[in-house]
Amino acid sequence: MQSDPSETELRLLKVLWPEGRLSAREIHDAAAVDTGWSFSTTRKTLERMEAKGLIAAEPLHGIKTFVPLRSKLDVVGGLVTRFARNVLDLDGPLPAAAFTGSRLLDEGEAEELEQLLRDLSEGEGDA
Amino acid sequence: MQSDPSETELRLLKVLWPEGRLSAREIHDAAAVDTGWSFSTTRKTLERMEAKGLIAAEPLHGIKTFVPLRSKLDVVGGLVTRFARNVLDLDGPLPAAAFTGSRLLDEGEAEELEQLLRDLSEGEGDA
DNA sequence: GCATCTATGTGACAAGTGTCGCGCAGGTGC
DNA sequence: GCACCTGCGCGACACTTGTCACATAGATGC
Repeated sequence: MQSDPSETELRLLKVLWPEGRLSAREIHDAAAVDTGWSFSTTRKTLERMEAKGLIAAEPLHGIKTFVPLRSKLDVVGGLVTRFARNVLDLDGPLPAAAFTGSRLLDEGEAEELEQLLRDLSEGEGDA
Repeated sequence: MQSDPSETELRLLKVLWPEGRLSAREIHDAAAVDTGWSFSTTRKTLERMEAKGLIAAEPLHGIKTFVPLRSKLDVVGGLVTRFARNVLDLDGPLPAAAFTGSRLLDEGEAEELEQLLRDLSEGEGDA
């Protein structure tokens, strides 16, 4: 049962994705400038993210490191789909135009995401 | 202090907006087919929405009626902006293309919303 | 006038979230 | 060997959210 991340959790994922693998301390140091959280908070959030299946904790050389279990495209795609459906009452996928300008996705990724969403919505399209 | 509606609250707003003014019972009857909630739940949700300043309760001929305090465009605009910023890391407004196909907004409204978002983001644009 | 139905007020409760702090255990420096 | 720092497990607490049920006060039918 992997649920979507909350906005808070997403902030940590955003620092983890580009790196691939980081320790709690590293994630915290990178995120804290924006979040302003205490280290405890970062660690607790990481703990809950692990419970949700968003990331995995892997001990490496003695210290605990975290790796993302779901890709950026997968997570963002889920979030976007949910938003489109629940807020906008939109069946089909959002067009790639919606993602242009995003600091989270470069052009290639935006296209990839659009393709992903299209595939998804075809798979579950209504009769 | 008017905060944004949760997805649950949004479902009730969506039945209220087109009508303008409805009693709790009417809102419930219209929403329950989708939500499956008990009447208690609908009423409690309405109560919290009132506390948030999303709607106002006005006694009319003895019974309590509810009217939206924030327009559809205002609310959806806020939600969209928040989503774009927090999830997509996007500064500017979402293009109207994102809204086409939405069952919530007709074409005119989609354009209006785009205009609104544009104005908003100009108003607070960074230096 | 009494039984009934409906509208409202209010309380309850479990999850989920945001945010920490405490305390122990294992290295490190001297 | 002792003092100290850091990583980590765990507990705590307040708030929001989703979901109801209970009980009381009018309004209605006859």
